[in-house]
Amino acid sequence: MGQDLPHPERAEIRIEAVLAALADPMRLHMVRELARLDTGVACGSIDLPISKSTRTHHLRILREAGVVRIRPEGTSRITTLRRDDLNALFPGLLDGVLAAPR
Amino acid sequence: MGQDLPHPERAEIRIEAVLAALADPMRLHMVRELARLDTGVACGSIDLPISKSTRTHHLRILREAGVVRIRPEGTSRITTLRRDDLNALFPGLLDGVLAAPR
DNA sequence: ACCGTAGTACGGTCAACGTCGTACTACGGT
DNA sequence: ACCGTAGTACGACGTTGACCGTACTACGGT
Repeated sequence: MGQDLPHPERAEIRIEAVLAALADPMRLHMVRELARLDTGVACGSIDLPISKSTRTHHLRILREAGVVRIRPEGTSRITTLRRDDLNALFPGLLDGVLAAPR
Repeated sequence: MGQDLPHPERAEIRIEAVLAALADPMRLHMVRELARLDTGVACGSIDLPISKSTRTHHLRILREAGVVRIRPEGTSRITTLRRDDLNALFPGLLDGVLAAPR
């Protein structure tokens, strides 16, 4: 739905923003889910004990940090992890985070 | 100086706390400095544009998250990165963070 | 054309955090 | 014994951030 949302280019992704994005438990959970179902996922299909607007808020943080990419598809938006970009910039970071014991 | 400060055991280190600790620019800078001068360093010898009490505050966060180890030595305290523990728990995370362009 | 579904935008609230100054403690040197 | 240096503890202040509800927009199906 709506327009394409702005995403930082790979070169514009800053480690501070990525870490801040990942530091929140709710967002970390989202990222873990995105990593698990690797195919890209409708924003709303990750169930979380938060309201719609709060989910939008978190997705915005993740998107603006360069952690996820969000593209419109019909009436939904598909969210994917920006694995390539993150691995290129901070090799090992994502895997390290995902390797965390639960 | 003072008593030994409490540190989490390796098994007690939680990824959320580590990420939150690293998310602050000032703390990230500290960690980078600690990684650069690998030998362990007096707390105060990293120069930062913050007050003494704020530095203590940040070191506390890093210590309680399990990112650094702080041991008394004479009138000072020596701070070291807990590389082994972090690498064991979250392989690649630390290197990924440190690999960040600046 | 209309309605439902998916999501954003905005405004407000409350807690958490970064920052500081001041007061205190601990250790070493003279 | 005393002073200086290194650091912690505590309380205050301002800002940021997570969360919500409500109002709005966009797209698809009937």
